Amino acid sequence: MKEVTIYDIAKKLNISASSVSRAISNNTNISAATRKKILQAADEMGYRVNNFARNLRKDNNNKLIGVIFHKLNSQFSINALYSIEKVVRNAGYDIIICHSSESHEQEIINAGNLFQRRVDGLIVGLSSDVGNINHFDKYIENDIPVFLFDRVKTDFPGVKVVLDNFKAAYMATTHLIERGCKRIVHIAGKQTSAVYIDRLKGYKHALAEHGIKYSPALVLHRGVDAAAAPLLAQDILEMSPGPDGVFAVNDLCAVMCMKALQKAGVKIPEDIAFVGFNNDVMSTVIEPNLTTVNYSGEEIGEIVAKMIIDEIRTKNETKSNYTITLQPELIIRESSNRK
Amino acid sequence: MKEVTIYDIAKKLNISASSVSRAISNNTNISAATRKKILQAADEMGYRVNNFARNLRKDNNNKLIGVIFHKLNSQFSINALYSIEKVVRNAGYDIIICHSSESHEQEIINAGNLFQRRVDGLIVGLSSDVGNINHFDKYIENDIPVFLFDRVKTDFPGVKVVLDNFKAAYMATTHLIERGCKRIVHIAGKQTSAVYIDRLKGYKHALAEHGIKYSPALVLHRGVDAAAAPLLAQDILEMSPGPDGVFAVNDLCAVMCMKALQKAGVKIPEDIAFVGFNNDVMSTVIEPNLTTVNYSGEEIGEIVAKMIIDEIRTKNETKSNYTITLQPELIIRESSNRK
DNA sequence: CTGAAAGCGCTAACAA
DNA sequence: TTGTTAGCGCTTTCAG
Repeated sequence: MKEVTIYDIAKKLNISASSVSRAISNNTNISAATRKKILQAADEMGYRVNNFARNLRKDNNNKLIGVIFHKLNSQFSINALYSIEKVVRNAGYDIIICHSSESHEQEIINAGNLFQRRVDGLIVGLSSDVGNINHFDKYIENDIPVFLFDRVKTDFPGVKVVLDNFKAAYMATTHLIERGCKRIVHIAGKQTSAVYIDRLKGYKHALAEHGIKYSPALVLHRGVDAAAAPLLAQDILEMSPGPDGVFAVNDLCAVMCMKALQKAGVKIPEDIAFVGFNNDVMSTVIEPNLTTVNYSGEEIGEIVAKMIIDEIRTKNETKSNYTITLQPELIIRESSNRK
Repeated sequence: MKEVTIYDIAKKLNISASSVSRAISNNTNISAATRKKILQAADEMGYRVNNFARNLRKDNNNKLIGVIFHKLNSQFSINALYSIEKVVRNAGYDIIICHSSESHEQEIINAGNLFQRRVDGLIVGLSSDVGNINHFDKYIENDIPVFLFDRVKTDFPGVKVVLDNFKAAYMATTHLIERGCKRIVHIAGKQTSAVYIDRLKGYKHALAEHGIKYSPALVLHRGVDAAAAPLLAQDILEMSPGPDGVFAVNDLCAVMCMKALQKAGVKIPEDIAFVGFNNDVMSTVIEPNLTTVNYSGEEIGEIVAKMIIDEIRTKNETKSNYTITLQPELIIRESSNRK
């Protein structure tokens, strides 16, 4: 089917294409009468603006935000995406999303791809926050803002939005200590990610501050997904003396691990108290309900989206370079209710 | 910063722009030597193709799939989106997603927006499957495939991918009957959606086929989210005689309702057996584990994405118009283990 | 308030 | 194999 152009409309109405253009793009230099006539004809003829032509003429008007995230199938990511979509759409932008599957290679491909697409801005949750990130250099050279969130690289020269993971882990561990725990297991994440590194640091710091000696044997590196849970539970059961508290880096593995331990006869929180991370829905499904750090994705998604829209709109000469640090909040539930 | 164009490269290398174009777009009519020279210069000069110009010249090459979905923050939608993204990206397309928030108005706006974006295809989970859907007419007129999934309108002239909801509900209800349930509550969804209408029908059909009289009082219309759970539990507790089975249209409300009932002293499955829908992760977190219909989103997302990519690639003259119906599968767990 | 004309960056027919 | 040329649909000066 042949597309209708402004020339078709112009010809039909016996006016110039420029007038049609003015009417279509809400330009002021046109009388209300002709505008109305044009708009009506455009509608009747099934006209749609050709954004390719429009963008070819005047650039930087793509109204498109790219999102690259390391994970797509988790409660956290969907909440973040949900917020980002909402904010960005309200501002009149669309989002185009890419999944990097925790792969640095894929992230580089995605970054190149979205650059070709000429996104006006890029929101990224890094696949890994060690390793170089010069695949964003071309964005910076072209004054396209790149904002990192959740997983960031601290030396990245741009805006970063993060949770204070150190403090969150510190609070979680301190909470367990205050509830009388002395031998606290930490279910750790991959130490290639600052997020997990900071959580381990916060855990250690809380121990040190309360005069508890740090023991590497209590830090478990089996992974943090559902599949790792039975192994983690096994590790915990085999410890002697057994631990009296567990701080896990996410709710999913905390919950699955709790279930495995309960099946083996462990009482929670009496024998072992648990604290998770994220405030996933399932933390309120498990019995006892899981004490956790509130970090569900919605807030951070909303903030990073708002900030980047603001950056795009104000187009200031000087590149923004700052970090927004969200304060963690511990949600205390039954799983740590002892003493 | 000024963009580098093929003319800049041509000038620098003292060749014509068409040669540069040929090299960039992998055209065969060019010698290996010049191609190499051009590609190298392009790289050095920081050239990136201008897709606006390219698409203006030769249309239908946007390599973009639009996705409109009524809900974004649920396990099902994450999984569907995850699969769609994976398939579509493998095929070399990007996806641009829009959330219609269960609003028909928003869906119309999104459809118009993505049409402007000139997506090559549109995947839609309808906000509501009653009401008209002529906001897709312009796609059809322009030969842009629109594929519906999950929530579809049966008279839509195009490809539809659905679960056999009638059969799924029939299986779930029959299972409860076979486990000895006689007074089975159905937690129903909004009857503006064929998905929920069919599930209610399947429920009724199973009752009828097993000689159980249908009672409208056993069908609850309080909503199907976590907030509705306490009300649903209250309704169930106030029934006299009380029910011995519950079939809910999703796992979330089933699980939350189970918890409310357990808190009130109801034993599951001894007093009341439960069957949910979706096979959400939380169905394996709740105790007892929830029997449910496996409909997690991954499979349906993968199918609809594969089909639309295939349709786009083959560009057949005749518009495809068929329905793919997924066979439901009941996952039997402890929550219905009685008799 | 309206029209004429140039040009955004690219591709593809045609010519050499 | 390479170059010349026209034009995709639009916006935007500049004239009137």
